[in-house]
This record gives sequence, C-alpha cells and structure tokens, in this order.
Amino acid sequence: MAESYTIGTLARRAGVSVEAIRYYQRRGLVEEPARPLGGTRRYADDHARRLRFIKQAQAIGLSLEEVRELLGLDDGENCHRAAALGAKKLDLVRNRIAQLRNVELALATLIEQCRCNTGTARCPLIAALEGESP
Amino acid sequence: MAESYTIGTLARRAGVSVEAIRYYQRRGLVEEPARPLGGTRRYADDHARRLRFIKQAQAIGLSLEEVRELLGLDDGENCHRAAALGAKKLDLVRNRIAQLRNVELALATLIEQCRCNTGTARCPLIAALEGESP
DNA sequence: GTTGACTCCGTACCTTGGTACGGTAATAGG
DNA sequence: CCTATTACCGTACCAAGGTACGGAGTCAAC
Repeated sequence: MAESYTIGTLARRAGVSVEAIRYYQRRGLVEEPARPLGGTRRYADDHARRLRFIKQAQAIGLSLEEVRELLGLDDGENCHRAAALGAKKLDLVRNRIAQLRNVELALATLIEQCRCNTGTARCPLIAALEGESP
Repeated sequence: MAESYTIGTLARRAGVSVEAIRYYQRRGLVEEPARPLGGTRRYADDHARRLRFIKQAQAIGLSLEEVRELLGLDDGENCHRAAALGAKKLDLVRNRIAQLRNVELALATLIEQCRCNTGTARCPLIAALEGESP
C-alpha cells in the first residue's frame, strides 16, 4: 500500500475528474502536495480517502462549503458539532420532502382531472395555475 | 376593474421584482405592451394573472422553459399535452422524494449514532463518510 | 417648475459545482 | 532520443433564475 499517484491516476481511482480535484484544491477541500522542483505532484491514499469523503457527503446533501466545515471538525472532540450540522441538514431534507409531497399531491390531482376531461372544458391543469395561491 | 398599472405597481401587486418581470419579458413569458411614444408602458390584470400563473407553475417544480411551453398549450385543444408535461414532472418529483428519503434515513441513523457516542470513539458521522459506498 | 421617484434599457454580475480550453513543461514508453 | 500522454496553470464558460448598476428619460406632487 501507500502508493503514490499522479493526479490523473488519483482521479481515475476515485471516479472524479482531474478538473474536479483541482477545483476541490482551490476550494480548500483537498490538500495540494508540494511540487518537487518543477516536477509532478504525487498523491497518496489519504487523498483518495478524502475524495471518497467528499462524494459521500455530497450524496447526503451537503454543499462543498459544508463538507469543508465538516472536515475541520474531524479532530476527535467535535462529534456533537458534526451531529448538529447533520441535524440541521436532516431538518432541511424533511422540509423538502414535505414540500415535494404537497407538489406530488397537487400534480397527481390535476393530472387525474385532465384524464377525466373528455368534453370541451378548459384544461384543468392550466386553469388551476391561474387561480389564487392554495 | 381593468385598471392599468406601471411595471412597479404590477410588481408590488404580484409580489415579484421589476427586474424579474423584465426578465420574464425577455424570456417570452410575459408580453411587453406597446410603449406610447416615449411614455411609460401600462399593464393590466392579464399581466398580474400571468405572473400568478408563473409563480404557481414554478411552485410545482416547472422551469421557466416549461412554463413557457405550458402557456403555448392554453388553446383549449391541448389538455392531454399539458397533462403529459405534468405527468413527466410528477415522475421526477416522486423520484426526488424517494432519493431524499434515503438521505433522510442515512442522516437520521448517523445522528443517532453520534448521540450515543459518549466515549472517546471517533465521530461516527465523519467516520461513515470515509467508508466505502453503501 | 423643480425635486424626487419611477421607467427604460443594456449590460454585468451572482450562486454552485464543476467543465473546457490553451499553452507550456514534465514524464513514460518504445 | 523522440514522441505521445500527462501535469500544471490561469482563465473562460455552462445552467437557472434572477439581481445590480448606471445613465437617460418621464411622470407626479408640491
């Protein structure tokens, strides 16, 4: 183990693009190894692990800024703060789900009305969108 | 009724910004009344209704492009096409809900583990994000 | 009859998460 | 040793839905 990769190899292994890695470096999420006098930077398993972290955190809805914040909390004494960040996100997720369920209901109802609209009546979906806010 | 407003009054009444209205005009969603020889354009209730339509359609997840499409379908003969557009959107909404429910479950589990983490163990939330994909 | 608020218009800028491009340098394979 | 890939770096660009700015013209009130 403990290999050392070029950025391209790292990118392939982590399943992200080289550009994305360089972007994360600019954003301060991935460390940029020292360049050996005009040579090529070398990356290790730590970097691959970091990229995996970023991708997983994104998958649970964290922004890159939040990921960066979370990374700063990984010192063994901030578990509660990490949990608080997660809880805030969970709240947002639940709100968003509730909101989308309303949309789902509204859309399903309107589409059903369209399906039943065999006569010359005006399209219920379009008509509904012109009405007052629910 | 049948008042005539300036764009600022229209904006206040509809609860959008003047800039937004002008943006919708550029995008072809709101008609731009003729300007009376170097004067100020006048808007009527039709425009307020149109703005309400746009806001409602956005609330159910339509993009401005889709709203524009829907507006072209309001001729009494395209109810099935409007319904099809709605059905496509409903599908997306349902997928998104399912996705968010996964995130909700994952987050809730991790936070619960953090809550139980009274010892010196590493933060479960942070540790989990470094692991392999689920 | 002037002040202040508003309109008109074009253009630039914002956010987020990257992608694309282009020139130069370094490295790897044969 | 030569050539084909890469790496490096800065900068520009993308979607979407607007917001912000600045100068000139217009409108309404006092």
